[in-house]
Amino acid sequence: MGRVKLQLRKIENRTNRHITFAKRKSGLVKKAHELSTLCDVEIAVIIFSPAGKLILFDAKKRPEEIIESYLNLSEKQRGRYEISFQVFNLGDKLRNLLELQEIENEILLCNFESENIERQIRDKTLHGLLVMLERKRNMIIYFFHSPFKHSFQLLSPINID
Amino acid sequence: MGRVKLQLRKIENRTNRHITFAKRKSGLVKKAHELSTLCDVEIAVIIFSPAGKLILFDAKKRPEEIIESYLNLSEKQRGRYEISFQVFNLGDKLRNLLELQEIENEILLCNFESENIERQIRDKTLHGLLVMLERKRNMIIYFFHSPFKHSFQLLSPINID
DNA sequence: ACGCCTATATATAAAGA
DNA sequence: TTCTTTATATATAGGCG
Repeated sequence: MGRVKLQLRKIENRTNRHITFAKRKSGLVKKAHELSTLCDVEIAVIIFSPAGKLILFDAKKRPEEIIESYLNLSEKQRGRYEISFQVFNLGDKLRNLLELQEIENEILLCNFESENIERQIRDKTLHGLLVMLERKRNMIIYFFHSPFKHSFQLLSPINID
Repeated sequence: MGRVKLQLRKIENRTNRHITFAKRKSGLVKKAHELSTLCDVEIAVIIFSPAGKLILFDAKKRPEEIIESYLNLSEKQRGRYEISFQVFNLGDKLRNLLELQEIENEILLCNFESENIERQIRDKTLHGLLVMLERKRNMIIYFFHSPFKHSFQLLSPINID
């Protein structure tokens, strides 16, 4: 859908791959939102970043330790906060069932107040957010460092143990 | 993206809504597959059908009873078997973690041998498949009747209780 | 990295079979 | 229903700042 027809295989050039990722991720999310609205259907799109995979399985640290070291970074080192978990059009009952209300609120906060996100993180601390989400969902939620944008991503839900 | 620009709201005409659902669902799935391949990223797209929502929250029956009544239908009444849970490009380790291997195999079987699906259902019975998947994933997986195509959909993962 | 531009590829709404 | 077809809308690759 551009100047050139792409072959359907991994884009080897790192820069181009990340540019394409950003563009197509937003395109996919938009499409999901449209389908959700037009057809009154509930959709979740979950994107697991390469970073998440790496850290989850190769890191010697436990998630808590990863979060701890994230909190020890300076604000500048932390980069922008990014949430990669998107939920569209979840009905009240299903939302309650999944106990996602609180998370959705956090996502909305992040989306609409992204300028203040660093302050939010200071106020609550990532750890506090994590604990809250964990309690609400009875699920373990991890934050991972992303190679894209040098930012953190929230990958969920991964139900471990 | 058609002859006419659609407004972003629920399509009220039932037939048109279902046609659009079928088209856009396949489009979304294709996009997710492309993004997954091009950028080497793991993606899950989970579509909760309206039928699933209805039966989950409004039915007096327990899921087992719903499955039981499904099994009591004649083969013609059952219609074609459909799985709406799609996973793209899950790495081996992540796949093992989520214990999705068995499910993926089932999905592949269903996709590539859809002509034989009725026989497969006879051989294993939906109940047997359900139990197997439940054991493998430590998750509860439900089958729901879909208003679309008068077929059944596998909605997962919904982690209940 | 991020946004804007433009040419091109792709998706799809409506209609026809 | 379930295909095609076709006109049009949309997505996006590559460039530039």
